[in-house]
Amino acid sequence: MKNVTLKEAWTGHADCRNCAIRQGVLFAGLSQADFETVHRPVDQYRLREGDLIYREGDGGQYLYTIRGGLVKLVRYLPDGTQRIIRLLRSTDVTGLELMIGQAYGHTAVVLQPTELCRLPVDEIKRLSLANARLYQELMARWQRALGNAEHSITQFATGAARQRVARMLIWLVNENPDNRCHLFGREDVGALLGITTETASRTVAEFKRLGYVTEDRANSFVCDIPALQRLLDE
Amino acid sequence: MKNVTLKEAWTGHADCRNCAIRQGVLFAGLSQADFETVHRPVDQYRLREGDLIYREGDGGQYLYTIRGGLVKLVRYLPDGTQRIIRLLRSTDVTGLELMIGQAYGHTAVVLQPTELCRLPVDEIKRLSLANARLYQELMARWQRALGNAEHSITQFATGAARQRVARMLIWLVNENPDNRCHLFGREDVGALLGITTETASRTVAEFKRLGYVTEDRANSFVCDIPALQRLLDE
DNA sequence: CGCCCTGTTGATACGATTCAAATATCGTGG
DNA sequence: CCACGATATTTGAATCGTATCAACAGGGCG
Repeated sequence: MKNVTLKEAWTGHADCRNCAIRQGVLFAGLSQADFETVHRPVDQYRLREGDLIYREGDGGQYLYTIRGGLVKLVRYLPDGTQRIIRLLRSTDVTGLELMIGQAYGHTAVVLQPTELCRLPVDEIKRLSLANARLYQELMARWQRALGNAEHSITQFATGAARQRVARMLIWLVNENPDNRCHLFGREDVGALLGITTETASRTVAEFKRLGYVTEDRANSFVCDIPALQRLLDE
Repeated sequence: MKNVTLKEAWTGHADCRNCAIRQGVLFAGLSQADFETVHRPVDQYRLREGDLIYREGDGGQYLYTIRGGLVKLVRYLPDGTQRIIRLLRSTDVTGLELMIGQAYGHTAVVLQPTELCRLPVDEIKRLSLANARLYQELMARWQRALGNAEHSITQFATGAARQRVARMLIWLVNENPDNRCHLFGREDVGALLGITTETASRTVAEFKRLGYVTEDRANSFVCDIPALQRLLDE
């Protein structure tokens, strides 16, 4: 988190007991009694596009659980360009590597307005040793992170550029009943899909011309999912 | 594991207390006393190239820890072609998804002669709840699997074909002092790197002509690591 | 011995990158 | 509020790399 914005981004101590998405988050398994033993607060933040959550190599003390929005985990290549390893969205947890004493393995940057909770890793460690349900939740998060990474391999790093863009749009729409999604900058599209910014731009533009997507506001798209799906069977 | 070969592949009940790679394996944290409570045996197997360990979607009861050799985790695409998600080698654990009640997420196939131990998942579950060290080891394995998946993204699915092949060879040599590695079939090379079989073949052949690698036996290569490394800075 | 499977090589077409330029968008200060 | 510069996006043209389709060589095995 940018230190300068930390204060403005802060939206309060989280009331985990009454968390609206509690059944989806890490603390799903914590009883009222367990909460009493949490000594350091869980803080909530609201972040804007471009905000930095943490930096690769930093030895932090916090895990983050995404309440809503979109975050990219990136790694920077020797030549300065970035590669997006995977994306995080609602109920994803990141920073798990701290649990085994490692530094953050990526740089985490906000792609779309995001709300998240910041969890002190030492409390999680302590609680997870005694609480079987939290332990289960942690393993499930790890497995989900793994699934997401594998999704990046099979869906975002495989096939022609057109197919990758189509898979990305389908993923972004994510069962949204109105088939709407918000897209991010073309450079990030390229870094996610392993293609150049120009190819990302060209492909999105082509989809617009073909009517596969309609842009109602800037970077707000309504997608013709069946049409995009058709691209994937070819 | 192919049922037909299960018997021949079996090489005995593992003596975990005296395991040669115990400090590297999952059971590193188990005390003598803990071992006494393991009711189902840990079996050891020696498998040949092409042997099937488990199949995606199967609801198995065993984790596997690789003692030596090389295993591919693959997922089959709608059109029948395969994509290699990641490779497993010594001390890697696979099948962790069983810990949270999921079926195997991939098909696991032996690429090079492999020795592995088969661990009953319910025993691991039970032990890990009481044994903090095993719990730590499990998290570390999960994190390593995640790191391997991310390695597949950044190293094997990024850049030109020549660079991908170079990164693969460097990975296969893996600090081997004599710079030797065994390669697998070109189709698998393609499936790992997201390129066609022909491009895989062409690129390896090109490396041979350029002297970046020398093939002393069939698919046994000695690699000029600095030369390959140089390809990556371009 | 001949067949099948794998690996290699060739020719061509297609797609993505690259380099370059024009256009659009955003934020800032006047 | 507008003008300006900085930044992001789009488009164009040429080049390069990879996929594709096809043919052939070699090795292992029945």
